[in-house]
Amino acid sequence: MTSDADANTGADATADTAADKAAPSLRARVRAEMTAEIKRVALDHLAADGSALSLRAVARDMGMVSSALYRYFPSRDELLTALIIDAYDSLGVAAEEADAAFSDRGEGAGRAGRAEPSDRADRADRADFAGRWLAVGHAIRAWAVAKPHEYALIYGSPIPGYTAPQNTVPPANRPMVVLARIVADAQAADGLASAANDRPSAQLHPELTQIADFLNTHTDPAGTARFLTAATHLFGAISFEVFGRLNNVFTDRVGWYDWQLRSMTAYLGLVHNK
Amino acid sequence: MTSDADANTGADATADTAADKAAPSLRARVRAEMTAEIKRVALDHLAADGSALSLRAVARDMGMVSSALYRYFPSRDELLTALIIDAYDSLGVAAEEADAAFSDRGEGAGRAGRAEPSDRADRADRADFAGRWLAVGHAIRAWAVAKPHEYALIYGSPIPGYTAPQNTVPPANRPMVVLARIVADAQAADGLASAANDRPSAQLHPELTQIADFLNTHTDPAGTARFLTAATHLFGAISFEVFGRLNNVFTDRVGWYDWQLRSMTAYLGLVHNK
DNA sequence: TGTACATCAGTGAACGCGCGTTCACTGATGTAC
DNA sequence: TGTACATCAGTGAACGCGCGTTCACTGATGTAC
Repeated sequence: MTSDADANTGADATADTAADKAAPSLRARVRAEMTAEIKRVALDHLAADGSALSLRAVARDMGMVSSALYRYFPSRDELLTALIIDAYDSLGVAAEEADAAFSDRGEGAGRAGRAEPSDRADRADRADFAGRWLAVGHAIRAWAVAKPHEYALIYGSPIPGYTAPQNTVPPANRPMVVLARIVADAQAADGLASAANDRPSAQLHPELTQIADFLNTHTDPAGTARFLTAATHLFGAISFEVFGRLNNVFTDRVGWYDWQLRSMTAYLGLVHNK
Repeated sequence: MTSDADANTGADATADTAADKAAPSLRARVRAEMTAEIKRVALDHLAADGSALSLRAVARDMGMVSSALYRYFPSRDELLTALIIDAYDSLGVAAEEADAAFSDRGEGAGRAGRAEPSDRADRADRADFAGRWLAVGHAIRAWAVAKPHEYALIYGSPIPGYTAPQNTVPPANRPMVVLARIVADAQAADGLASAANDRPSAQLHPELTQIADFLNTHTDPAGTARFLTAATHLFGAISFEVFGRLNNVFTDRVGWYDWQLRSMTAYLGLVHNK
């Protein structure tokens, strides 16, 4: 439907003829740069003017006429969607990198064949489940605090008159997948030792299992329920901070958030295991 | 500064002369009704058009000219503030009523002198701390689900170009005070039995104590920290649901929320005690 | 290597709509003597 | 009980600004033969 990807697709088809200039044509590269620039300027506007996104304002800032933007995005809502997807991806990467900083030894031959011993001796163990939850939690918060308007875009109140299309769903899951993985690994390793005695009702089981499948973990329903509760708290805590509910309440925001995360890892039954 | 309250104040002064028609003059009563009607129509618009509040749209719906609204609210932002305060108060009342359904026996001579035995035999005991948390939690959620746009107004992303004035703070605390009271009562009664062993750092103590004072409880820092964490989760869970993050995930929203609440009362160390 | 044609980015004007706020005004309601 | 004056609600026009989207157009870049 949209013609955005056509240039790239076409470029791929002619890639073998142009050896020097790599795959994409000049036009395609300029187009990609322009598209990125539009998104960048749009984000600047979100940050500056509050959260109303205006095509005309973006065009003005780029020294173009507003109608020119329609060469890149078929409508304002499509631009919004692009920003939302980028935000989810950016947050997802931050979360994934924080978790990836924990090395692989102790796990089975997981990733590719590159099983050579870690080059950084101080790399934390992947079996330090509580440490991983803390690291990922802090990474998510740091991202949100650094980009509060992008955070509001994806975790704030729905935008009037806009409904996110289905293709926002996979990126939206990335941060959740990272958190879910930690709990799943913990359960696989030691069964989530101090599991609470509150088991979800049988009625909730099918959907909890479905969620675990969807996030590509194999945590049991009770573990999934506790994981979702802890994740709900995590984003709730960040929303409280980013949306201003901690103003004049806590000065040491990181310290307070850190305490909450630690408290919730205890709730989850995650243990340190170095 | 604002002239809104003047009519009422003036009416009070002449209250003793008019016996039949009570205190407020006709004009004052009509004015109060109009003010209420404007707020009602404004809320309808929030619910219908998404969350952009427009004075002109409100005026249109009331069959008035837009400038007429300036007789009632000096600006759009003041109307917004009024809506926000009303929303907090409405939610506060819902929370307070849910907690008040638990009778007083077992407590010291708390409320006024009306200590006659409860007329409803099935009234739950105030010492059922877990039950109270559940009841208040469900009341808050029910309010939010019934009025999602009002919920978004007070717990959603900040409104671009608007900053809430200080007089929104006391109403904003009403729901928190109700929740805090439960934990404080529990701690006074049995010291929060299954308290976690994670104590907040000394650095957080002053602010935690300050919060407890502000909410008029005397919970210790560890109890306050756990209470705030549970409250953060509670509003996080409601936000997830109201902002659409549970779509295509859970069908039994009440059941899922209920499980989370129960799980968090265990985290809090609240016990049933009938 | 050069010409002819297709693709595409960006322009500028316009459509049709929205908004908050100010201002001088008309009439009705309330108040003081 | 009646008159004179003050208060207040609501009007209608206007100011000055914003917005998303469409459309016919000009030129430049790319492509095929």
